[in-house]
Amino acid sequence: MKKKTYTLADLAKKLNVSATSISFILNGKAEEKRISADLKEKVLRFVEEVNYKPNLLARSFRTGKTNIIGLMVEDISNSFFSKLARLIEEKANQYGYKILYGSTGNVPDKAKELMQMFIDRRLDGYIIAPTEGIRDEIDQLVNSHVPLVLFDRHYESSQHDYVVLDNYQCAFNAVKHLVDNGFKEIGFVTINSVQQQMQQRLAGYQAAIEAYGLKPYIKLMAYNLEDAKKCKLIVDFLKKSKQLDAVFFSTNYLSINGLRAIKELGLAIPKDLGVLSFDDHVAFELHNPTITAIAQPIDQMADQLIKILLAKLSVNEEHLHQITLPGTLISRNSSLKQ
Amino acid sequence: MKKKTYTLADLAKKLNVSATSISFILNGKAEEKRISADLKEKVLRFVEEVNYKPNLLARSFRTGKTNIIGLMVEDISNSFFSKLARLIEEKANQYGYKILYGSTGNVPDKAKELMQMFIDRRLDGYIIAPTEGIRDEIDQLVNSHVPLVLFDRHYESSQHDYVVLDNYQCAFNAVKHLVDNGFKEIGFVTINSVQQQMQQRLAGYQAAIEAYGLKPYIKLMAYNLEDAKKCKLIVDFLKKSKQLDAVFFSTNYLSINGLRAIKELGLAIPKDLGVLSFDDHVAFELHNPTITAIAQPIDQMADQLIKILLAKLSVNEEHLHQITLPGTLISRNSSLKQ
DNA sequence: AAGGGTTGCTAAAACGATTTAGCAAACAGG
DNA sequence: CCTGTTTGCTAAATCGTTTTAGCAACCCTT
Repeated sequence: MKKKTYTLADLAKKLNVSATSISFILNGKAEEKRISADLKEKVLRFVEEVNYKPNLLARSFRTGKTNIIGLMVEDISNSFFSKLARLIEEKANQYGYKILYGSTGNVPDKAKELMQMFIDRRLDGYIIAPTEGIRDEIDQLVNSHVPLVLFDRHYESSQHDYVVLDNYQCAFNAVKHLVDNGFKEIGFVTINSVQQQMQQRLAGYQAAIEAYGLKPYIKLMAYNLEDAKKCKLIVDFLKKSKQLDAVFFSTNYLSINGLRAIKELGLAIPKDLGVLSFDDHVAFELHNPTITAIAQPIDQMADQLIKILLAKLSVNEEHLHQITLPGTLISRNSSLKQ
Repeated sequence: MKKKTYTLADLAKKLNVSATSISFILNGKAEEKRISADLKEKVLRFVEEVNYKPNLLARSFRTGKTNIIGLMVEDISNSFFSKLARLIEEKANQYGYKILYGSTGNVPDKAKELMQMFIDRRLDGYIIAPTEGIRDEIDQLVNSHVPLVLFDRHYESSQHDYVVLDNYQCAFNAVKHLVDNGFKEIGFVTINSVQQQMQQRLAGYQAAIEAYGLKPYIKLMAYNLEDAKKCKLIVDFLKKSKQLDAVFFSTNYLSINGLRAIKELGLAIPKDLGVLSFDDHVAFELHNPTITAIAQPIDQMADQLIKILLAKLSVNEEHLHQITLPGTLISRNSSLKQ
């Protein structure tokens, strides 16, 4: 039952053929390198027979190509990222690429460490949701012409490829939607972060509040708090701001904790409080009442990301792709006054 | 700005020291190999100065160690798997391992392909939720003494390490819980699968139904249907089985579609129909009423998986670990008759 | 029959680390 | 002073591919 693992040299000896020829044949360069059809067939048959599999470590070492794409997300257990991961994985697989992933948890040191690992391993390309503090590593990659696409957020005024949501417009529209439905005192619960997407969401909220002559109510909190703590902070915020007639949460995990908080306070949605979530979640559709949300076009994002990356991987395209996709406001009951 | 990437040979030349010595020093074998403290310091300083990073491809090729663990799940976008993935990733990182992942979508060919890829890449270890039809590949790994732990399901009567849930007992307890709460006509909606965990859940349901002298109502459906189709099938099933006073769903995604179906039919939970889900989900806690579920001990699973794998990776332990963990029934309102 | 082109193949170098085997100098013991 | 051991280091082999450079044989063409 002990199966021998053949090397090219083994095959060469057995077949009385040079390793070179076998390599050419296996890499589809038979005609190009003028290997006779006879030899080609002989080699292929034997390779099939002994089930020879080239050592990919050796191949990667020699060619410098790993056929691995590094995927750095904020948190693979967040449904937004895991759904995107699934789609990216699928498409990458179709082109022979595998995915090495890592979650940053929005911790710059962790992100830095991950980036360095990726770089050390000389992966073929990268799809990255950057945190603060890793701009140097990103630039290092860009400068060394390694295919790289950022997503979810990017660095302003930089020459990186990216695919992001139009966070500003989405947030603006969310507030508009609430206003159109009769809400006037609209709070915003968000993460205290300098990341571009969060800044844009905040800016969109603020712009809309100003445009409609409303008063802003903003609750910032740290990202790395436990759910229970986030829930507690939202409870406090809602208690302190009795005048609010609607809340807009800037991410799905904030909305989820917000719903917990609202339940705890015994508030009726949307009678006592309208609710709108940035980022959709299966729980929002099942909730009673259903929760209005801004859905990100995850499919399109995955499509664009992989398309851009593959273009850079195959033809080493240098053209800059900076794509901003529109979101979709899915109007459900939580934002419709009765 | 063009940064040279150094090789060991470059360093050796610059420092007038052999590559051997540098290698020894960088791998912490300075004393063992009797390198003088002077030389060690000189080398370390220079390495630091030019920020030398060894080429991990070369190292992996030479040592045969990749420091990568292959993680094969059913679907990374399912919260059970993505949460587990996050925990595994975290612990693996602590020990210097990275994760290469793949989703099978329960498609044997896809699983086979993934396994082959993993094997070809000579990863250091594997954590795998196997599908049907890849027993040969699994055995191939086991026979070649590559560290491997299965999870979520395993092959009966086999010499593999695994960490699974006590699916049978959990399913039995779920039915018992419903019976204890006054339900008598309990349906079971599950996936038509020969996979061990699904068989056990079904067996647990059947055993309990028999133990309590009840009538079984079983709805089987294919895994690879769209959500809408699954929902439709559940609607049909519920329509056809008016006598049911409770339904037990065998996975979280079935429960979610079940809740959609129940909403569509306008049934009140638990008055018209009690509901219990195998596998918890954040949506169940937020749902109104809250949905009773069997929670898998994801933390413990991740702990055990990585503990077993690391033991095999470091000391090449041969002892067989076959762990069955208990689940927790989280009693919520959907299973309490009013 | 000489020169040039094509055909069919291969030897050897290369990738960049780790590891084995061993050399020269210094030291110690009698 | 000679022998044997320890100290401190290194040359060269090695991992298994891919790729470069080129050789020998054959076929034309004139």
